[in-house]
Amino acid sequence: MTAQPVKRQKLTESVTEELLALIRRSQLQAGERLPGERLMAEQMGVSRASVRDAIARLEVLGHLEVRHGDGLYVREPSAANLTQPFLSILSRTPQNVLDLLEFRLMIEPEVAAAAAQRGTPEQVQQLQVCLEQQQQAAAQHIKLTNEDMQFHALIAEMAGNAVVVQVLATLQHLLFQLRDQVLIGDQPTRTIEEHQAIVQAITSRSPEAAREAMSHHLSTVREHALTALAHQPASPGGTPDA
Amino acid sequence: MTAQPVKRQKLTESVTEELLALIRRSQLQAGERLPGERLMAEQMGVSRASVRDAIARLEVLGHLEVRHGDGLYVREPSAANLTQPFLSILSRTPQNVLDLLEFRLMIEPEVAAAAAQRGTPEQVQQLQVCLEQQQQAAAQHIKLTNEDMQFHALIAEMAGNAVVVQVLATLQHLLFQLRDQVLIGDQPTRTIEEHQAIVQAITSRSPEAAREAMSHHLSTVREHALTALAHQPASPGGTPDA
DNA sequence: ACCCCGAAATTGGTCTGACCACCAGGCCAT
DNA sequence: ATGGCCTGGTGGTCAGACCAATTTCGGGGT
Repeated sequence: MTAQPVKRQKLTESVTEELLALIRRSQLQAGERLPGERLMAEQMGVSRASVRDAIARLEVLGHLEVRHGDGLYVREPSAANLTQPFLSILSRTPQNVLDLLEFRLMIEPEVAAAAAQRGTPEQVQQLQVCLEQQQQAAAQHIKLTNEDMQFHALIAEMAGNAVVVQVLATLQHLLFQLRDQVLIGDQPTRTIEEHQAIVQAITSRSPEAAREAMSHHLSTVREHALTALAHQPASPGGTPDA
Repeated sequence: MTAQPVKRQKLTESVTEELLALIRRSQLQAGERLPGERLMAEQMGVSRASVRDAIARLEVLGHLEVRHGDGLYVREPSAANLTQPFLSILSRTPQNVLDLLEFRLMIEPEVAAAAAQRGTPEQVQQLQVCLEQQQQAAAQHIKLTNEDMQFHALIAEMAGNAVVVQVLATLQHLLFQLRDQVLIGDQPTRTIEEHQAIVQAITSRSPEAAREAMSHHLSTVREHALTALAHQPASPGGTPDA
């Protein structure tokens, strides 16, 4: 016979759960302030150290924001909290950037197709506005990194799938952090042309065209990164082999 | 003039970085033990509380494992550390399970296609072994959850893309956690048939057939979940509306 | 009346030292 | 050889004090 191991509950865990429950129970929205550490410790009948431990963990998970001298504030965990852990996991692979781009090449065409089918008229208009902003930025020779991120995020939202939105947001942040290492240069004209094709396909509600346009776009991005990496194969933090 | 606000580094942060640096510097592999809290506190010239704070954060991030009464052990962060944060992010959406399945429906066919192209002969054989284990488990009327997870994880590995592996592993864990809420029943016979078709397509190195087989498989899974949810639309933890 | 500055209050951050809970390994009795 | 017990070392919790950052608010100058 096999006995079940008894689950041990550390005090810190209890406090963590109680803290989360407190947030939900109090209907606390993001940005609102929590009672101070000392008060909560007294109310829960535990020491301040235990409360601080729980707070630290919840801060890492993105549920809380701690402001020295001010107080504790509720936060909504977002994809930003996933990028650092994810980066740690992938850190031992020098291949990350290319894998990242290939992953996007796998998923985003499908996402674009879904967006063409499900996007609301308002979202389509937003997409067009975003495209115009890109054109303006390019005219002023401004790097359109932010606009580019917003563009893809918008399409993800149009697909109407929460998992798609969060996963792509995480990867987007990741790519943003890694962009310094690989110096993915801008190709403003080309990028905007391809974006334009995507917008057109989505506007005309053609899933196939959207899939094709997105696939083509990410292929060129990937090609561009490939040649860029070939010229500068430095891998800071990785294994520096000759 | 605009002065740069000095980047205030809390002691805890410094200790966290120092701790990570210590792990890397010492070439510590997963499973090895770190010096005790008191010793490290003394060596770094800080109090035990600060060290403990840093340890707690690194534990959340999956870099450390703390064993009460034993010591600190190094861990390699894995996808398992991402599932809880991800769950928090998606927790406010009762739609999660279906979105999750749809996401897999979007990405895994492409992954299967890549696996058919890149998988090594050894991996193909492992896949066949895994399939046999499923058949044996089904013959004994054992739930083949683990085998199913391993099956998809194997295919993800065959695609040779680290991002694919980690993202799918995270979602797999997530689905596993949510399965209690939705009671995704087994359809052992049907599942195995579809798995068999996938294996056959990959074995014959046909990306198109693999894509199609995987797409078909996940479609039926999704259909099954849809009908299951229709019969039991309870959403524990969500908004309990009548 | 308005603005600026500094003291006071509040809150998180760190330190100290003590004690409790737990685990591994050795020792002893069986 | 087995099982129980003791012990040293480890993490977990506690209490109280003090440091550091921020906000608040009142007093003084304009």
